[in-house]
Amino acid sequence: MRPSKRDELVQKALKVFYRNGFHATGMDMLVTETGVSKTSMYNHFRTKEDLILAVLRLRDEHFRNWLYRRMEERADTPRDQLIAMFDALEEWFEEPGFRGCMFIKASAEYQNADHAIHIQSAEHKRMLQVHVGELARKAGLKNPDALARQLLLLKEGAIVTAHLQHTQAPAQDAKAAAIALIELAE
Amino acid sequence: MRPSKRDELVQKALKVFYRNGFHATGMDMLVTETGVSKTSMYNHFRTKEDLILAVLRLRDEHFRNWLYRRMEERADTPRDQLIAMFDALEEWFEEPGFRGCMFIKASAEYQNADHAIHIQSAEHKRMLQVHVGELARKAGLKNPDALARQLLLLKEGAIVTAHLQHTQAPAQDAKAAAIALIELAE
DNA sequence: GAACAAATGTACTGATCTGTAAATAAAGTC
DNA sequence: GACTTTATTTACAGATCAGTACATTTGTTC
Repeated sequence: MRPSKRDELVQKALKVFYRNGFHATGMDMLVTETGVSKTSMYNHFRTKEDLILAVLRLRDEHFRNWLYRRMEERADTPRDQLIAMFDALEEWFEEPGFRGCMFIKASAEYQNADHAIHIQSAEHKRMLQVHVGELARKAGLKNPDALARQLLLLKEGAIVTAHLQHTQAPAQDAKAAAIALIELAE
Repeated sequence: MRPSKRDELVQKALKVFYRNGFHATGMDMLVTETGVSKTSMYNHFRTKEDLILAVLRLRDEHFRNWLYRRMEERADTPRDQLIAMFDALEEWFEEPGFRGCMFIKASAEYQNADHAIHIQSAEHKRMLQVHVGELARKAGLKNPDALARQLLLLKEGAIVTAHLQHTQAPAQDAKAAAIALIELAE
């Protein structure tokens, strides 16, 4: 398997879109920022939208892999892994290039419910819900799916707030709330 | 006081920006959708950015007035008003034109920390925090400011999730979590 | 080295972007 | 009725938008 120009393009495009937004990033900017020629881009992706969808697929893979791995590295039991999710979030918020959640931003720019980009963003959140729900079930907590939804509300709220106010503090606020909710479900 | 074309323009522009996004909405679209001539627009607002800032000011005024009023109408005590916030949110989510939080979307499209649009969006959230913190204090709850931050994380998470998944369910998930957190702080 | 695929540079299309110019039409105020 | 303000229409400037055409170069495989 070659790492291929295509993958390279998607990786670099991800960075530009994440930093600069979707509508605000033109194909010409991608040409200069990625070093990939425009003809090559349109050879790999029929439209800008197709490229964005590929970028979101990569982001989904990277982000979920990273989050799940950090949760496992930080804690042994499912219960503690749920709590560790918020410490992982804090790590993310502290990164210099942190700019919020790419899927929230994608759905903010492509609002229509039946738009492919919107649908794919929702799918990312759905997979998180499944995983966190599984953990809550393994931890033997009451109403695991409802608890997972609540923990993810805290997560989304923390991401949005950390981005808006440029502070990692929401991670610990969310963690404290999460601990309280988990203890009530034991 | 004249209601003036200017106010009319801002009101109508709000609807178009909210429905369609900021970058995706061109000044020409605003001309056709608002019926206000382009020359008039640029007579009232030097740039598109100035118009957006005026739109956000109006949105901030409308939204906070509406939310605070609904919380007071739905409950008598500060404690119950905090809980009623999530019922008010559910009302909002059920509206046909619901498209998420305008300030989250604005900060998603104008990401730079020192951008006027980003700053103004953050200010909206800060004022909500002050108000909710005051309510928690009046309710005699422990750590009122920390509790307010947690309740607002639930609120932001619920808004984002309701928009992404096209369901009002997150309002009740958030409400249940909020009740638990409030009871722990009594 | 021939053959083929992949990537390139350059130049272009037609549409749309923000913002402006100029001349005109309503409107109320003195 | 003259004057000022506000809004209008129409046309435009210059940049940028997504996407394409075409001829050329690079790299791999046989």
